[in-house]
Amino acid sequence: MKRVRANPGHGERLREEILAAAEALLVETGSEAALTLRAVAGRTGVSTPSVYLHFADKDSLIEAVCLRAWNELERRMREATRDVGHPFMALGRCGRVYVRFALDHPVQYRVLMMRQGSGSAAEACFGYIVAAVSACVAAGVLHGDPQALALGVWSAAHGCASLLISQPSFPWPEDLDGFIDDTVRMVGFGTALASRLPRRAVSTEVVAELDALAARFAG
Amino acid sequence: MKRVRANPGHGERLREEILAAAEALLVETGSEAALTLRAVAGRTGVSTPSVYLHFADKDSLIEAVCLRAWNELERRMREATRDVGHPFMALGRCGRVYVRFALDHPVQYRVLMMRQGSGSAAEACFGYIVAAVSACVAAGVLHGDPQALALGVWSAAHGCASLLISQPSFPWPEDLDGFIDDTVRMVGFGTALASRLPRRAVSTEVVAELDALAARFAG
DNA sequence: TGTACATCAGTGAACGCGCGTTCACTGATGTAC
DNA sequence: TGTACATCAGTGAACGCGCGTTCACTGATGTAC
Repeated sequence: MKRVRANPGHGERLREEILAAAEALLVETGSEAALTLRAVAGRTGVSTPSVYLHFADKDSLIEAVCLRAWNELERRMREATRDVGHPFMALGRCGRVYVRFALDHPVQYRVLMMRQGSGSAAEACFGYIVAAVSACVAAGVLHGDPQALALGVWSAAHGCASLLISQPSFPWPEDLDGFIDDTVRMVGFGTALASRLPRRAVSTEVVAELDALAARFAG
Repeated sequence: MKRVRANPGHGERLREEILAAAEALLVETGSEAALTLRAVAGRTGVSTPSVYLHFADKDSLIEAVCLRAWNELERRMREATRDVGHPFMALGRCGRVYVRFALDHPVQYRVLMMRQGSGSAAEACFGYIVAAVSACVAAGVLHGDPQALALGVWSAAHGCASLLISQPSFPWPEDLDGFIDDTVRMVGFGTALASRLPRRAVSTEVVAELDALAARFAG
């Protein structure tokens, strides 16, 4: 198959086409195993070695493809936290956006977050959470080291996302957004409460106090 | 390389040797990519086709190898929940044991839990959590559908484990067990509190009540 | 304005690799008569 | 007790595959003189 050759200076166009084709392959098959250089080149309508004109090797291509989605995460995060009055609400929105983003880009999330030492993508995710947690600490709604608190929050959000992605056959609630909501609230409340208590506080005694507190929100 | 042939009726011995060799390869390299039939056979001191005498194909071998570790999870879970007075304490122990188990068997956990539809291993994990959560619901310390609650708890525990496994280069606290402890407490408190509150309870109002509660555990 | 040359964006064929898997075979042990 | 045969636990060589990657080449466009 012959392709109309781009004029000198416009070779970058092919780079975008390759990325788009690779992304489409990833999304359609749902598996990174389908991402072979031959398949990508074939879909782009170009010979296989042409991929090397724009990407050093296969790994570079895969990384570039998956990182594409992260632009959207950044955009969604900014949008979710803008114009939210209370930082604790903003943190909750961050959590929801995070899990939703992962579910909307399952393959990319899997490749960049569920394999060994991915690097920049994970750092970006963590950065957003740390920022949201820091604002809560600054506002006095959470107490302690923001980075440590963020690791806990991030763990829970990541767990929700990655379990949903890798175990789709589980008895997840029909109302997925409701479940995500519940999980986010659970993590928020838990972090808020745990960050106020000394480690030696006995769990059962703490729980015993919760009924009285909850009564004020009942009815 | 020639191997002393087992006497008829003792062919099962090779099966165990193959499993042990495959497990060792997995643990030493930390990667399932190293698990080729040639490598396993070579390490066992046997020809490659001999593996087919005991395993239908490569996938069966990998699954069998990784499932081996799950016996230990069951043992640890039973041990952790035995002789624990309060079911809420038992749930906390389950969480700690779960994450510890994952960290002690990172490759097996990755293979069986962080890939597409694994099946029995995930079901076993979930089963333990559901049992522990159910006991808490029965004791009145948690409220709601045990299965739904368990999904949230499991998400958080899995997230903690899988992030630690796949992002080892992150700024995890030096005191890993302390961090796991904190996360487990956070999830426990969060679930206990969230399960008592109606969904429409405003987060910020709830958090505002926590300071008074925490004051009773301070000093 | 014509011509020689450099550059750029690709192509086509092939290499070498390691893998999972298959197949016909071997040779010691156990068993039937 | 001897012998023919079945069975069991393996072996060795090879097949075929698809992959990532390399290499020498092409041919249109732009540029220098």
